Amino acid sequence: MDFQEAHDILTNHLKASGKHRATPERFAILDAVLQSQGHFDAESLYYRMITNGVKVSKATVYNTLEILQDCGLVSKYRFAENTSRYEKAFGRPHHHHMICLNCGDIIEFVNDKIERIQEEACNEKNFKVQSTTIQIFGTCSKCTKRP
Amino acid sequence: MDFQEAHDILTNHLKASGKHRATPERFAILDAVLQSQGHFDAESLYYRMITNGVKVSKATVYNTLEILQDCGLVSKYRFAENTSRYEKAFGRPHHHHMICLNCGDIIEFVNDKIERIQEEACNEKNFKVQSTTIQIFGTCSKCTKRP
DNA sequence: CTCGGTGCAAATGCTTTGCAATGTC
DNA sequence: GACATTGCAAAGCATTTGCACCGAG
Repeated sequence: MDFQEAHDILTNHLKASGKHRATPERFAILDAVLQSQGHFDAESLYYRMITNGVKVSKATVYNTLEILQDCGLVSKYRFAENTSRYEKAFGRPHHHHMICLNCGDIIEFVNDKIERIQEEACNEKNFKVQSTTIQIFGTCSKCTKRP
Repeated sequence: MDFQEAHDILTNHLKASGKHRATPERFAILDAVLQSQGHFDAESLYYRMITNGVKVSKATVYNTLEILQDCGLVSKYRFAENTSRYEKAFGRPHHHHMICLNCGDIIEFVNDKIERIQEEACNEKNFKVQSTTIQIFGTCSKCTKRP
């Protein structure tokens, strides 16, 4: 994980937008995201930062996650619950999710064939893709074994 | 659209559950859903019913939409916004959505190949599928033409 | 007659907002 | 300096809940 490269992406994005400023909070939040594993929500990222002695407000966390999403450093998902989940997208292949409705486990999977078919379908309809999400809800193998 | 058949599905589902009762409100909500076109949210379904002189509470609408989802008569989605969207699923093929980030238009599409590949991917991971959602975000052809 | 369901209204919890203070550019 | 950004705390808003009454089985 190359922090410097991620910082550069954010810096360029902020500059390119014309009226965004490079604040320490934004880079601190990016760092916290880069250190994260798997999926997290805004709240827990906030608490992790506070616990680590980084000063931020929740409002800034939400705001910055939005910006990080805009420049592709973070992906945002909404699974079953009422909370948005995020994950770092930097240095990771595009993937999708199987969500176990029993234990809440999230299994990631990559599939090039689907990717290609989606593209075809969009070309057919002259739809210009920006991002795609596939969510498969069901029961994971662990939960199928032990009821 | 066969109302009777849908009613039967609901009746059986309620009976099968063992402790759900067949109340007039539940069937009234099912009827309102069957009369709907495209996607709607709980609020607008509620207001449509009230306007038509059907007496229900919002709580019951939410509760019943959950039940209708359980028996496959309704599908629930969460697109970009903060509101859950529903659509009737009775007598409709399984399909997915392209969401235009510009005008909010939702384009439905069906693709058997994707369906099959998803199944394969799940078999590989011993994941028992219950439902799948594909969401493609981007710009529709209309919006691409006129900026 | 029993207990699940209904309808309010109030509560919940995630997310956004208003505003004064702050710090980039 | 100008004005975007921050940090609170308060507001918003979709959804859920608590509770007394109602009615299906």
